[in-house]
Amino acid sequence: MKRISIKDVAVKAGVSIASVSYVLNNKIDSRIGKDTIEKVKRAAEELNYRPNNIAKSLKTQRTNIIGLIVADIANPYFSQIARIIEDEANKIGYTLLIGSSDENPEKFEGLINMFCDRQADGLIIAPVENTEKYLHKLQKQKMPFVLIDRHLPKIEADNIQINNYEISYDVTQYLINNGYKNIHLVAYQTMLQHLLQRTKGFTDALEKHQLLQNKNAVLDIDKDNIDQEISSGFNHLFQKNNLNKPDAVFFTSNKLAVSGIKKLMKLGINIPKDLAVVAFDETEAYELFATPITFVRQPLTTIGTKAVEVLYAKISNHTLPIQNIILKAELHIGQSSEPKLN
Amino acid sequence: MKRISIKDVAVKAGVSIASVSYVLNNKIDSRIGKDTIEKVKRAAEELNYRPNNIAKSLKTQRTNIIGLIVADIANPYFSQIARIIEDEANKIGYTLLIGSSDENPEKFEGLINMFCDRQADGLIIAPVENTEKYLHKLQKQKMPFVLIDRHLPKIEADNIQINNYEISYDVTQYLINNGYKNIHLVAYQTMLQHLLQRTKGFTDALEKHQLLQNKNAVLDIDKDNIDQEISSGFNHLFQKNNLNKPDAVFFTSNKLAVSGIKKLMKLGINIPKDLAVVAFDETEAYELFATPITFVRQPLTTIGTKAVEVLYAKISNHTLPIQNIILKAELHIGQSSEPKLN
DNA sequence: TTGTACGCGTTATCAG
DNA sequence: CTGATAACGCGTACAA
Repeated sequence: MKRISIKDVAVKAGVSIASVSYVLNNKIDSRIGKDTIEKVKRAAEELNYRPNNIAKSLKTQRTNIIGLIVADIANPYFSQIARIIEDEANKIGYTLLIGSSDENPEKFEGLINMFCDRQADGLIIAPVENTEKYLHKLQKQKMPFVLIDRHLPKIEADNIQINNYEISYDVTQYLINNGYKNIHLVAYQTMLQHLLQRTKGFTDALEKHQLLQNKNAVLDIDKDNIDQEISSGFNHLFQKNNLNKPDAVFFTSNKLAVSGIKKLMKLGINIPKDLAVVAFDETEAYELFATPITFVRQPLTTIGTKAVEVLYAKISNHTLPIQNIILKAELHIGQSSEPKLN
Repeated sequence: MKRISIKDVAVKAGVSIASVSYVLNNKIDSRIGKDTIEKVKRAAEELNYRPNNIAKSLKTQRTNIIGLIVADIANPYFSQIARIIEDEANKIGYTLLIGSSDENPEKFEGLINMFCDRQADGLIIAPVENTEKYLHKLQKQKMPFVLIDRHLPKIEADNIQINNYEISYDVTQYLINNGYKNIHLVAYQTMLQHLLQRTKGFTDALEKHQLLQNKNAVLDIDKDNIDQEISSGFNHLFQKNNLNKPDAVFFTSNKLAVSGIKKLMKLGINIPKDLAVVAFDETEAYELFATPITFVRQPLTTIGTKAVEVLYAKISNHTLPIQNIILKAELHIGQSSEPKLN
């Protein structure tokens, strides 16, 4: 019941190990006779031979493994992307290894090391803050990788992103066009570029219309304390004696949106009558909310397929120039942001 | 810039390859001198040596890889479990490889083969219908595995499940106690045992109270057509001239529940005034619904930790007896199933 | 402590 | 032109 090795096949077929290897890898540039090919194929078939990937990897220095680092595979945004990447990777004969960083640089480093130790052929990475040095290390050891979702300004690498600034600007513009004048943003307290761009797009749009009355239009939330901070932030914003309550809120992520909408429900705020709501990213949670939520939809499928495509190209040819792909997100309009009455 | 091998360390330390191997694996049963140990450790440190897992695996026949097969990693139920298993596996030095079967036997077989080819040390599997032969094959080649979420009746193997029958019986009993008399079940059209048990628990509870008026109390939905079938089923159940409309619905999965609740919203049915609702499995979607949903919560963390624990034990000792662990799910009571008025 | 066979394919080189 | 031989990738663990 032990594994069948190439040697067993060679013996059974009555040929050399090398011939078996050539036949089974289709490296038969008219070098091997037809009868040999037949014998080898039959023997392999009968013995139900499966090549030992480990031995093959040891020799070829390729594992056909792609590593994926996300913040958290339990987050629907990442699990959906993971699923797409899994399928794409399988299509081209690769296996996907997934790791969750929890936005924690130490865990991130651990994952990088793990993938290097396992000798992944390439990595798809949603990078964490303050991890530039680990990415530089990857570059030094010529490990191909492509960044998704985000990028780090000091890193020159292939990456797939969306037009964070523009879509955020457009969303804000859209709310303004719909008559909203006191729009607030709920964002993460972070230095991650893609999130800062969402904030910038928002404030730039407000400024253009001279609607940036106070710098408190942006609520920065600690990612480790979402529920509490949103709760207290909203308590403050929507307290009775606040004469200048927001008339619209824009959440920059699905987690923020879910937490925020829950709080709004508790506060008994009617959407969109009392308050318009727009969210970033899709989640099935929006579908059960009484008012269909307007949200920014990222092209997840394209992100996943492009990531694999670019990575695969880089694996095949390390000298390829860096690609910086920016995909367009689209605004899916629901009723939570209908034109303001009065 | 090439990889540092054990040989490089040996040369730098001025000792043999064997010594390096012993030192770095802490197999120093007073066999190696202190100075040698020091020299080796310093050399390894300075060269930043990382052992080659592939070479190690080739020799030891162990990969420290655990494979996980789920129906779909994009489904929150599985992505949450995957996350827990990932963390548990990492704790004991294992890496997790994830594959999605889409409930498709061919894909399932492909994943099994892939994991075998990659020589995973063990597998955690949510098995698909009609895949008994592949599992038997695993047993024949002595690949350790543990089944989760479901089990196949003809397979004798370690498995972790929940008390599907009892919890389903209890939920139904609970609805009856709350005054509901025309309770319907929305289930999958399937032969999967764990789902059949949910249905059986439901019908048994109804029968006990002589409430199983018609065999139409169970709506069997094709998993590939959820939205359409629920939609037409509900259209039929809730049509105006139906004099015997349901007063309660129990969904046996989160996907069914989300789809069903969306349809109920469209139909303008008030929950729980017109209809009580209970769902299986947790999802953040329930939280944005106007009425907090009563649902069955599975002990995901325990499922994940137990799965890894049992698998690890089996990997360490193949002769261990089979474990059949049944965990208790609990009913999380919201307002969607409040005692019936009148 | 160390030399070395071994795990199992791949591929350059050599022989027929 | 066809097929075999053997070095190699890199650790592990037994024999010496």
